[in-house]
Amino acid sequence: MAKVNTSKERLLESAKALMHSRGYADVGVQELCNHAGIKKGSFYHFFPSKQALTLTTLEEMEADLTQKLIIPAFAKDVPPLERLRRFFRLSHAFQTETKENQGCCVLGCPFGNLALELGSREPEIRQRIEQAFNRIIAVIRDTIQEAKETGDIPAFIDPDQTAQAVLSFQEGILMMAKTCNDTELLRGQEEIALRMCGVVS
Amino acid sequence: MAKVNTSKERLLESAKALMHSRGYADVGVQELCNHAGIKKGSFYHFFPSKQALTLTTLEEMEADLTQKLIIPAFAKDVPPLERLRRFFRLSHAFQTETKENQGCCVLGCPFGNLALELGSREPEIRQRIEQAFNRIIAVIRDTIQEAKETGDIPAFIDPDQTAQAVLSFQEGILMMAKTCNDTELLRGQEEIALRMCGVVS
DNA sequence: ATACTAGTTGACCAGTTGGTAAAATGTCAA
DNA sequence: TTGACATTTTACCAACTGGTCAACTAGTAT
Repeated sequence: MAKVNTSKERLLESAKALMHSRGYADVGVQELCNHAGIKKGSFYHFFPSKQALTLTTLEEMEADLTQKLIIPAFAKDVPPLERLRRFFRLSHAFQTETKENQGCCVLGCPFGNLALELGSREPEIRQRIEQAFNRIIAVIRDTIQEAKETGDIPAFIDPDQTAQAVLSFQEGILMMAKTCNDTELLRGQEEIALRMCGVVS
Repeated sequence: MAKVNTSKERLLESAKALMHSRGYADVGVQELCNHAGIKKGSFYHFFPSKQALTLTTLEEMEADLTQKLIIPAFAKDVPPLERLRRFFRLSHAFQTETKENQGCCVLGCPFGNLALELGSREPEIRQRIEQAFNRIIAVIRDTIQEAKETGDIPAFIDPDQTAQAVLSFQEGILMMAKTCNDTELLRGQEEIALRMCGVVS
């Protein structure tokens, strides 16, 4: 016990990286095992199926996202509108960083990618991603609500519908950046997102 | 010649339907052939590979989209803002219709789905989808430009950037609808899209 | 020492994958 | 009728898929 880097941990790390960059179907159990340096028998000691591994991987991905993006972006050290801006700017930064580090394509959002690949055929995975989205939407909704109270966002804005729209827009531009393989499309989109919230720049 | 329903046509129809609902990897060549009522040998008589079939399928999909959505939505019989509204309302209608007809999940945008599934591993397919997106963006841009001239959209709006954003938003809400398996999320989003364009409703 | 357990291993499985090759059949013009 | 060409069919391939299983190893508590 108390090993620094257990097989299970390495397996989850491999799954996060490989599935983010290449999706679900294109990454086989064997490849996952090779990447993690374990044998296939061990895989099925830790997870009953590839789908189960994916569900756990999604939890890890959500924890990472919360730590690296949600908490920093929505920290209350700046006014609400600035938090929304940071949400978009940080996403842009991560996409650019990932593209350059991995030396490959724009990878986009791991949740969005898997949602569209598996949404119509893996209901459990679909639900987990829906859950992750809903948690982000809740944070955005609270931020919009706060901005309404400070008068930064006009009263007629519906926080729930708008929060949903803001995340949709974020996912949409990430899809566009991936499709065009160009992170520059992400630059400056925060001002348009604020316009969705009724902010007349 | 002049057969009413050639093998190649049936194959493309099958590919459109199956790949839209289940994606690329989950639909095999054999299943495609069964669905179209042909044998696998015939498949490779018409297309050198599954990837080639997909490229042609994307062209068909774009033609369909243009006929069923772009041309009706952006017809010049109504003012520009109303055209943008129709673009969103028609998309909503198609998603609802498809879900009920097929009796299954929300399918989302065929281009968006394939873009995220294959974007990082099939450059040619990625490019074709990028092309399709760009053609739609061009139509939206022209519409925004026209609305600026009629004064419906304020002068400070950048037509190129905003058109890109509007399509991204459309793709984003389609992703969201698919993830939540609920077409109701698509309702009323046209007003938020107009807010992106600087329209103060 | 013993027994229990978590972890690891390699051999194996049936089914499927995209793709090939050649023979058979159908179609049409000269 | 013939020859040329498009189409269809059947049989086949190596590679790979997710998953199983029994045997083995090592640490740990009794």
